[in-house]
Amino acid sequence: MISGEAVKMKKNISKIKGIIPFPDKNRIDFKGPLPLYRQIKDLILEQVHSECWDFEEAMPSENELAAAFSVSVGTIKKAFAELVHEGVLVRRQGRGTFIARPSFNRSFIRFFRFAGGEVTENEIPASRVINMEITPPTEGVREVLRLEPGERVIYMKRLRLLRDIPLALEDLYLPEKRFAGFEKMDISHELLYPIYAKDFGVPILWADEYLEPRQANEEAAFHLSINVGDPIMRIERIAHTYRDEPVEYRIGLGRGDRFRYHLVLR
Amino acid sequence: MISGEAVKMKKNISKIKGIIPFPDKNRIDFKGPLPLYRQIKDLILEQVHSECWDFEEAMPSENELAAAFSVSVGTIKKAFAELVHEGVLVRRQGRGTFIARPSFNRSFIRFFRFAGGEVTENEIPASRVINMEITPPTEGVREVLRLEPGERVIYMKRLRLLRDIPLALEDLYLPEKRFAGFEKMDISHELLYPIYAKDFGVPILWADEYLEPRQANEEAAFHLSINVGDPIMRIERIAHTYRDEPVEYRIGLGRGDRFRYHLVLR
DNA sequence: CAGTGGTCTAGACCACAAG
DNA sequence: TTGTGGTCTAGACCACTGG
Repeated sequence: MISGEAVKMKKNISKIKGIIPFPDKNRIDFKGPLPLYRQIKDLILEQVHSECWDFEEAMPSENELAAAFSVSVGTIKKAFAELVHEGVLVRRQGRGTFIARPSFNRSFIRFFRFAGGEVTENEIPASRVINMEITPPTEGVREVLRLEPGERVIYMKRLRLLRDIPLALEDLYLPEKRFAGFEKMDISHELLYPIYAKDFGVPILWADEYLEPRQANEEAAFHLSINVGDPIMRIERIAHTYRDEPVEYRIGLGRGDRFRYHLVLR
Repeated sequence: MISGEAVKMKKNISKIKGIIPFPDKNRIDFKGPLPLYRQIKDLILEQVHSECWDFEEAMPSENELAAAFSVSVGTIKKAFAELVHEGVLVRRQGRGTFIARPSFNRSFIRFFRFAGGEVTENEIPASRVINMEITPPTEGVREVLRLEPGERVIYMKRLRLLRDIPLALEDLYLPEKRFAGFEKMDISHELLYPIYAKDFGVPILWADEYLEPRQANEEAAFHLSINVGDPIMRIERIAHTYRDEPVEYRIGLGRGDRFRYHLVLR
């Protein structure tokens, strides 16, 4: 499933093992206007986001941190509580406090519906790779991914299918720097975001998405088995990792007759 | 702007004024497995959602509630804190705790872009009402709005424009029961959700939205000044108020060349 | 069993708003 | 000045986990 090259890449990722080191106690300002729990929260957040921690990594306990910072346990509790609310940490009674598994549970598939109208969940869409190459980026891609001059991208064109029915045609751009070796992997039956996280240490934390109605051009019509001019949904996505850095750019063209995008506004 | 009829409706809305009454102290179970702060939170939530409170309504203070429930102030703080996180309450230092203004800041307009690509914010789109009538609902509308047999709906078809450019054609359905008098109002330069809240006591709290790419039919093409077959975005929205009750159903058809839907996935 | 987080108390002191 | 919420402390007791 993963080539030898890719496995080697995986080992090169520097993950800090064991317990997360204590933040620097001396950086706490007891007299300033910023509350203690806020300062402590920021210090922890800085540590968590500055490195590629393994998910499920253990934090020091409440008592340890309280002692280290010379504050009350309640103050640590409050800092932790906010980080839990923000999805950064997870607390488990009797066990400890851990770094939350970055979850991004928008599977591409949940936006599709089938003829009957039923939404298909839990089904893994298959991918048929049409093109995969390493290439200099176009100006637009360079800007979106904030690439240095000379940096190249891994470019993939693939068709996504469910039950052998083509659903969407996708162009995908990844910075070569972060994803070297990706082009040699077999991703035909895998979801990409778990691969980014597991094999390249790049969890996807959030994404911008732009939707526009369009009509199929010749290429899209051919691959999606529809007619030129049929309605399609153009989905542009910019996915981000730690520090809001963009790491993936995709442009999908979804079959209009099978596409239904559902969202909840709050 | 508002007809006499509509003003009369407004006065009929029963809003509880002054300070929110204390929840029933006797409903607290000090021995059960459910934490005290959780029980108190649920009681408050029940009160807030059961009636049409004015926004900005004052809650009893921490000390008063702590005394009323015979619990510590910290317990009340924790209950309040969670409700603040959920957007139900707002706390203001030195003043008190208040019911949060139900905010639903998705203005229709923010999803459009203009030729240059600039997004237009803060501009109020105009409406041109094409049809407005009170009618028995179709089966589909009846189901979506969960209407009793015999209940009628206010049906409106309108064109939405920005800078005199038609952007979207909209069908809108409201239950006559809640919105009696709406059909006599002039809504050509107003946003609807503030009207629902202010004049009918029905704040919109959240909405389901479904997007599909389509091609313009004759009617849409005519009103949107495009050609039959041009791409359009079909936007179906079901808007909800307290207790997740659906109170508005709209089906919009947006001009494809001016429509760009942006969302952030987390 | 020892150690973890979860709940709860009863205080203290502060910053802020309003009369 | 009074009352509000915001922060912080130093405890207590509990429920859960793991060895």
